[in-house]
Amino acid sequence: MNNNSDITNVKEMILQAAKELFLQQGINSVSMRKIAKKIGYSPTTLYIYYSNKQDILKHLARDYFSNYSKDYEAILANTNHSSVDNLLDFMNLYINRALENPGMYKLMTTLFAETDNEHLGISNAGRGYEILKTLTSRCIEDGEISEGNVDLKAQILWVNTHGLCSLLTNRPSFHWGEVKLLIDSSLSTIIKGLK
Amino acid sequence: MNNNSDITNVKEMILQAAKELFLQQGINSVSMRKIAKKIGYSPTTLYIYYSNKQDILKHLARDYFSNYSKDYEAILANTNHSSVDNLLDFMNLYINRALENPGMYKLMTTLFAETDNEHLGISNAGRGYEILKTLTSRCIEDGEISEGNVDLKAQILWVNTHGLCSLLTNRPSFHWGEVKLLIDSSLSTIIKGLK
DNA sequence: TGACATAATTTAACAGTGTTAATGATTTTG
DNA sequence: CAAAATCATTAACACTGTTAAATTATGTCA
Repeated sequence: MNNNSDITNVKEMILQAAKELFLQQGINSVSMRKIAKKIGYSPTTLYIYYSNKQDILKHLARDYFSNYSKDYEAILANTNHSSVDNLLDFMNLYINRALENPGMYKLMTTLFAETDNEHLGISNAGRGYEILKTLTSRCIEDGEISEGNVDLKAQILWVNTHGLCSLLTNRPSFHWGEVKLLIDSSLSTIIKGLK
Repeated sequence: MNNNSDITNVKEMILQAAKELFLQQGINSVSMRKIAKKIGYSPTTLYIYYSNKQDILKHLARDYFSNYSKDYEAILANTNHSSVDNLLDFMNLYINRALENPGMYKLMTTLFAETDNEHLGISNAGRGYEILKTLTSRCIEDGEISEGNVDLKAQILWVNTHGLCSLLTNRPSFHWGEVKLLIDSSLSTIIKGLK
């Protein structure tokens, strides 16, 4: 049973219960029956509010994104830093969020492989790419990154950033040296290469 | 029923059946019962030859690796190319293998997250890192990559290479421009940054 | 050959999964 | 009050991984 009495509607209760199960016991412990039990409802009730389990997980990932969207927008609006620093801030935020929450990061980057990512709220991911692209073009304007195909350069940055998140979360027991050093070196190497 | 009559022992029959199910219908269609049916055995028989389903998938991934290990070793032994070209060959091979077989790549990079990767044959992955590191140090000797922490530089290259594989396979419907251009640009950018 | 031991395989079952159709209860509306 | 719409449940289907116990087949030794 859930003791968060500030949750009013069932739809959010389901999401909240799913989130707790996910964060505390991993994705394999998230089942329709366990969610239902947690909120004191019958398993079939979940199908009134969500079309299926995938749908619930999709909303979970959406909320994860929108939680941090303010921070990303703040970086985009920041005028106190240089263009490169803003870009680095963005990528560092992205990476830190992933490392803080490996399971959720894995969920959103793998589960929605063939799914309609544009649909639903996962388009927040698209917003993330837009911001990255804008920050990249500002670096180009400042001469910190060479001119050329902006999408291509943004994608190269994305590849590097995601690669760090994916490897560090999927292979935590690998003998990485100092993780922070790897992240910093990787980001500065890619920016140097783009110059 | 399996018509590959050149398979003699049950242990390999199981692996072969699992592989076919995996490649033809995806990982969600690989079940103990389906494998058993495919080879004409009872489901419980599989537990005589493998401790569980995870174990079967592990062997599947091991075979996937060892299939290509010869190609990787050949690049390491190649003396006709420059050190940078060898490094690029290695990364391009890695990427092309992943893009040819997205499901298998996803399997080995995600399923064995918390598992003992050193154990079993997954240490082939460790061998892959060794080769990458050797190729990197040769580039350093030739002055194509700056001196410093070799592990760090190899890991930066790995991050980039894996990032390409992971993003391109997990998000095939994203509006990447020309995939080949992205790969080439990404690799040359990182090498330029490491110089 | 017959008796025994060992290996190989199966049957039956447990506990769980996502999901659906049909049914009941409850509240809102006319 | 009665009809309609909403909310929730029960029962069931077709699966899943896995285990213990029973059965069948194979080989060894006297």
